[in-house]
Amino acid sequence: MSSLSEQALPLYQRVHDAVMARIVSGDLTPGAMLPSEFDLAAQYSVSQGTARKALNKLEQSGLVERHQGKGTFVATTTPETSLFHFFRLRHQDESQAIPQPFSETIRRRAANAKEAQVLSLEARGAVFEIARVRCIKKTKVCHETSVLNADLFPGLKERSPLPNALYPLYQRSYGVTIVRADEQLRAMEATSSIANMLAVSEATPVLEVERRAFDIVGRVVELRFSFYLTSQLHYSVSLR
Amino acid sequence: MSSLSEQALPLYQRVHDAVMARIVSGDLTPGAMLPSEFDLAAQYSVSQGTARKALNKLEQSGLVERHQGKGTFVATTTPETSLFHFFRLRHQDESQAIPQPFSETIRRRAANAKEAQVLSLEARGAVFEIARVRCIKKTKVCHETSVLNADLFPGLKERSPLPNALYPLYQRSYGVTIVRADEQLRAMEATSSIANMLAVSEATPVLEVERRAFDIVGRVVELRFSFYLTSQLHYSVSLR
DNA sequence: AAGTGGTCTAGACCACAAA
DNA sequence: TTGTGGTCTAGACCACTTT
Repeated sequence: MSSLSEQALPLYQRVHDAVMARIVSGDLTPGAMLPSEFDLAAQYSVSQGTARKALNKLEQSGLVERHQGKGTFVATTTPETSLFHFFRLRHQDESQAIPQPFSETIRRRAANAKEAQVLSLEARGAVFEIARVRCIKKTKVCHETSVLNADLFPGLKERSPLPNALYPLYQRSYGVTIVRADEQLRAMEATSSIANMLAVSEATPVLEVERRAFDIVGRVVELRFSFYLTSQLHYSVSLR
Repeated sequence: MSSLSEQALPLYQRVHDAVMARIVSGDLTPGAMLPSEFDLAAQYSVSQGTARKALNKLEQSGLVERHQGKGTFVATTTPETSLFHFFRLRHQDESQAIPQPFSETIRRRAANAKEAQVLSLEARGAVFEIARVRCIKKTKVCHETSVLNADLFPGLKERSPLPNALYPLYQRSYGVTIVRADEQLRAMEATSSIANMLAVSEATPVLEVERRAFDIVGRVVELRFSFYLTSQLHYSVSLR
């Protein structure tokens, strides 16, 4: 029996928030089964319909999955469904492009002013910088630099080489679930540094993507700059 | 009293589909008020809760808007909310960039093979091609070419000059509501033609956006190619 | 057979907006 | 004051999964 101290919020919202808090705190881990509608209703002294509405809201936001006859489970970022949800590069036939790791360097350093501001760190707080070049069919197609709050990812440097997809690593090993990514895209000429790493001539047009990745509670946990060669690939997005 | 012949579908789904059919057919036009939950329930012989679930689903898909104390209304693509929902260009501070019309040409011509396929036309069916250059603070920043099924937009050519935002025009004057846009983005060198129209040197990097715009029933009604200069602006998108 | 979520009902009361 | 949508309850029955 948990107490729901807040006033003025609808009951279903309080149940929703309480369950979400248990997920965020790690009390309920991805894959864990939640109490049934009936049990949840009893725990929070509401009707089954109200518990159902809270669970449905959690399902809509992607935090839990519901299956008739089986139960409600904390969502797992499964490889099939969303391993590459935030990776928007596609082949010309719109099939998912999956670049393979080519090189990787991880550094621990002090954040610059912009990074500290975006990641909500103290000035010059510690960050990890992951720089990777990836290729498709032996052709280098992207250079990505991810910057993370070092405190949230202890021992990250020792995990090198990192898996191809970083977000499942964040979730499984650090309990950080990425649910949203805001991206800014520009077309620019490759700098000499980028051109060198991607083995193209200087001033080749590249697609620059600046990403802020958010976790469940809305914190920016990753700032990433990517540079893509888009002669054979494109960035695909659906607006609705 | 409408009959809901289909079997095996949940009642709320049948009510949802029936109301959606009325909107798509033009029986209920944007801005029109829907029956209240109580009336709708009576019309389809279901409980108020079931009618409510159907209306909530319509609201989630953006087809209607609900306001406590006022009623439920067919969604209007209002200037404030979504006039520029599909226009993703932003200033550096993330404020909405609103380019002003600079030039416009509208042609009626036969569709090429790709256009016919994408727009589901017969080979060499009639299309309208709208080519526009737009600028911000007197600097040309984009060149856009939209291709439409001519049969869906009778007399479009005579409406020139078209308003800055095309989708409200599609909706108000032709009953075509755009609800989704799939976009493919690439960084490329400006062709001599594009460079000329945007008054930049050839081979300047430009952001190419290829868009397919879908209406309520899932038809592709517009194929658009845009070329943006992204030195002062960027394309902004939120993935979740 | 038991337990789960999915649908559906028929009411109740509340908050908000307009006449 | 009336009508609207928003919340909430307490039940019913169904479909699906597991034991």
